[in-house]
Amino acid sequence: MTDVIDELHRRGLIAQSTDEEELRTHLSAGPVTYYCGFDPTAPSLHVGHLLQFMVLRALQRAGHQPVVLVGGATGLIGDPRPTAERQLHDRSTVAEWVARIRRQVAPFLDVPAERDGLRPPVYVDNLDWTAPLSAIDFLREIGRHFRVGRMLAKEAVAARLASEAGISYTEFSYQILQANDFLELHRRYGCTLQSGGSDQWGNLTAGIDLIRRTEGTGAHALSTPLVTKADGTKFGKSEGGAVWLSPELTSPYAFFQFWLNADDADARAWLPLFSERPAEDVAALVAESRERPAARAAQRALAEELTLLVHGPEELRQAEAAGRALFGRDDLAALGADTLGAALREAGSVTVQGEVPSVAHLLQRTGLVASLSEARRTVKEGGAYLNNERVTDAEAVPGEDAWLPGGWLVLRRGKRSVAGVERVR
RNA sequence: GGCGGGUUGCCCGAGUGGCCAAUGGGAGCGGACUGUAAAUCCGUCGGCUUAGCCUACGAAGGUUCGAAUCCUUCACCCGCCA
Repeated sequence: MTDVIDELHRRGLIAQSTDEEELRTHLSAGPVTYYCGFDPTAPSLHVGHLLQFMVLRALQRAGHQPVVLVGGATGLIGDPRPTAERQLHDRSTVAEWVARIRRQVAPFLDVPAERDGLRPPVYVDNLDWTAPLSAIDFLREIGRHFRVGRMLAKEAVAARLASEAGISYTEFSYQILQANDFLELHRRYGCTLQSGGSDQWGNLTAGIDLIRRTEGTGAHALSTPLVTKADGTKFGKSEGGAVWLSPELTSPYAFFQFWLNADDADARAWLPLFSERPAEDVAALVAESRERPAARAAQRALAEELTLLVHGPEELRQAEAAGRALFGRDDLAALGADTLGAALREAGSVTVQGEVPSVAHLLQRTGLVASLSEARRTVKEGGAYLNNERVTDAEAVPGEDAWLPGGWLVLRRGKRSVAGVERVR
């Protein structure tokens, strides 16, 4: 068995860790129970969270016991962001998000029980032990282990204190809750390792400190680096905003396209992080990308592997087929109605009934442009296409001969934004 | 509490009575080149029933034929003094 720490290093998944030799020894001494938490700050996790699953999965493959925490309690408080106070959400909203995220997380770690001796994850919600705490319990039992000086020194807090926004007592207390989670999991399951994003380091160490103070034993932490983009913009955003893991918020097609459209430099940098292929295969793909960038081998590998992991084999097949159909050199009319319809539904489509609207209206209806003015402008700029042919008149109404098999129109804006229009009677 | 400066489109930032839907830069979007990449160049960048109209320059009033620009009040921010 290769050392899991070696694998994590090779893949660039470790930004920081507690004493590495100790951690190595600890991990090789037998199955370790470890955890990572996800706060419900939205109805879905997004691509950024995938990195945490890479760490969770690597440790699970190495025979360790994963615990996945969904932060029903911490999600009600809000982890301090560097810039400003978080908007607090209703308890009912957070509860719903917890349920959604709990379901979303399942495929990443659920394994056929006995296969390869891998341990199925334990799922927990920190609301279970946090909600029953009274303010008195919280302050007497937990709060007394925290020194305000150390709390103030944490980067997340210090940054906010220095900012104009300041920090509320609510968010200031966040680290205590997360530290208590680690302690609780330590007591319940013997959990001795927590992983998280590098921005979580302060919270991870707060938990270790608390365990040492109350239990007199050590614990470990591992943080992942911030995923960056070569152009300096934020990882995980596409034209439409965040790239979500939920198929309702980001279609499998859009998810696949997100990876496929990555910069060459980014794709090569991200491949080791996100791919679970053997080291040699990853190296080969990176080399291939250098030699023949046009083939986009690295992008393709990422798109395939991650769409499969997040959405499953059937969605991957459809997302791939849709991309081939819409970006292929093939004549659109030659595609079968089924292929075309499936591709367009993946890409996003609208239906029309009765009188057919003008191209400008169709562009707007499909969401390819935000307004009619923008639609007209796009046509004027030569960036609008109907069935792969440039549109010159925004007010033109597609004629009878424009409708493809199955009653479809293919609208495109620029090179890569495609949407379908389906005629229904 | 006193005095002074500020608040402009997604962001930065010009504009001090008509030529202002508002200079310039960035981001975004489109085109060319290519590979559904990057860089570069060009174009575009409030909305609509688009030769026109509507809404906009912190908020509300006012002066004026006409206001982002002048006046009044209010809100917020930044300096200096107490």
